[in-house]
Amino acid sequence: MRIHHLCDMSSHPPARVRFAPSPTGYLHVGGARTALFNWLYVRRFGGQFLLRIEDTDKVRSTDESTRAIFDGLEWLGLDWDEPVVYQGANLERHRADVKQLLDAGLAYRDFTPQSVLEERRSAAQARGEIYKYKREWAEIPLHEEEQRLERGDPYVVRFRVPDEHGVTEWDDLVHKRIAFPNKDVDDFVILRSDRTPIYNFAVVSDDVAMGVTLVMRGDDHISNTPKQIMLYRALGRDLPRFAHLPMIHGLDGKKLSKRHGATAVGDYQHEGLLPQAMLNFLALLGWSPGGDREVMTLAEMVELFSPEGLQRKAAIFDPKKLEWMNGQHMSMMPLTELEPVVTRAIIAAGLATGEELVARHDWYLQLVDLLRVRARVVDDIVRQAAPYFVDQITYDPEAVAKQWKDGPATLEILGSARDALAAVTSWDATTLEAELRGLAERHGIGGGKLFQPLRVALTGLTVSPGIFDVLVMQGQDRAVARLERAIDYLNNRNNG
RNA sequence: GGCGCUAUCGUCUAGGGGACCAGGACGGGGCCCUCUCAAGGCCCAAACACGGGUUCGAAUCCCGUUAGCGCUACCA
Repeated sequence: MRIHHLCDMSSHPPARVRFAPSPTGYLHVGGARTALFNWLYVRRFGGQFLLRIEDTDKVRSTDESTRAIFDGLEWLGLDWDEPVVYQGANLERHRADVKQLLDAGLAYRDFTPQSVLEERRSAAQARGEIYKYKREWAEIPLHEEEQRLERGDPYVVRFRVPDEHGVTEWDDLVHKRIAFPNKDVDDFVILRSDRTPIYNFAVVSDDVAMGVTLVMRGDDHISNTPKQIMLYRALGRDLPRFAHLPMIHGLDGKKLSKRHGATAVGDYQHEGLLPQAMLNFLALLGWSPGGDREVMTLAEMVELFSPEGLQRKAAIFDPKKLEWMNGQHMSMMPLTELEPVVTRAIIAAGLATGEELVARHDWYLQLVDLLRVRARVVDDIVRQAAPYFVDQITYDPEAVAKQWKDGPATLEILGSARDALAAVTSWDATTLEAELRGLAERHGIGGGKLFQPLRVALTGLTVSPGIFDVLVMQGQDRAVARLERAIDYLNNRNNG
């Protein structure tokens, strides 16, 4: 038992991990989650979190995408510990590593033209057979190879898969043991005829060079892993540990893509989501701290993280829960942390300038505090905040139709309210409540019958914080002015 | 087709042979609170894919079946 315990402790040593996206689009939520788990591992157990941009596909890679990856990671707060590695800069080492295998006889040149390979493959498919590469070039006579080399015949380099009766296996941190019979893996290409390395080779060469000791990535790479393990061994290098994370799917169970809505981390950033909420939500897609724990700060996730909680099953991305999560974080985070995010949105919406907000800082913080509990995204706060900033509110037609239905009666009650409010000498919630409830009683109506029309007059809307809070936040002058205007509006309507 | 991975409420998940006629959360429905909307509280509906084993006992271990996904490229 005690030994068991010790094993558990030592099974999560510090590690060098990496996140290795290709810069061919934006930062995808799936990628962000992979980055998060790598980052969490290192912050929890020690080590370094590295970033490698796999830009070997020069056609599809763009600087803009690279920028988007940095921006997304920075927004989320997933910082990397060493300078970014660009795979494209390592071409010479990739070639040198291929050369090493060639010299050792662990790889060989294949002079079969690409077109011939393609023909064979499609012919096999047409016959309903499985195409399998035949090792026809594995043992060519030296003189023939030299001859062709001299002639400048194009060739690819293939890895000579060893021990065809053997099995390549590893203990995956999330799947336990996974094994592949060697006979099921073809002699795969490691260097193209244009002398650029194939993905599986570049990854191994780079991971070795970067000293990566734990490879944590999507489980779509499980089938690549035996190839990579063979490459490590052929190169005479120690194996890293592997952890294969489940995929993220859309609501329809299919792989997450653009048609499922926003899949870029940047989209959520611009929609007014909090990075903490995004991180929390993503963490729960494929990981659980055990028990019923759900809402967590990043620091708490670091504390709780363990590969044991990693899930094997693909998860479906549910935007509803993400929104809920964001609401939770908005309500629970320190007001001073939420404030800058809201301020940016308020300024962007043109409701106020930064100077104005600074000038009434306490008032402003109180307003944000009042609004955040009924918001799910930052924009909800902005929308609700308008009546406290603009001079002229607009009346929501539905609110008018519903709460100001009876013109004369509304006029009467709002008139009394205006008089009462104009006369109030102590503008605080307690006084206002006593005043308005008394007024309702004198008119022989329930509070709601007064508060609802009043709400429309003050905000133009049917929903708002409690009416006394609204009054306090607007101040006496503005509140009374709004009532005057509502009364004018109703008079005009009745006459017209 | 071959190989591999996976399989608990609609969704995210807890569960590690007896504490499970399966717990929490989102979403849905209802009630409470209440001046509205949220938030919050309480309640309801809702799952161990199927079939065989192993075992005194299986959501949990094993084997099949089915389904989904991945790899099977001179893509990454």
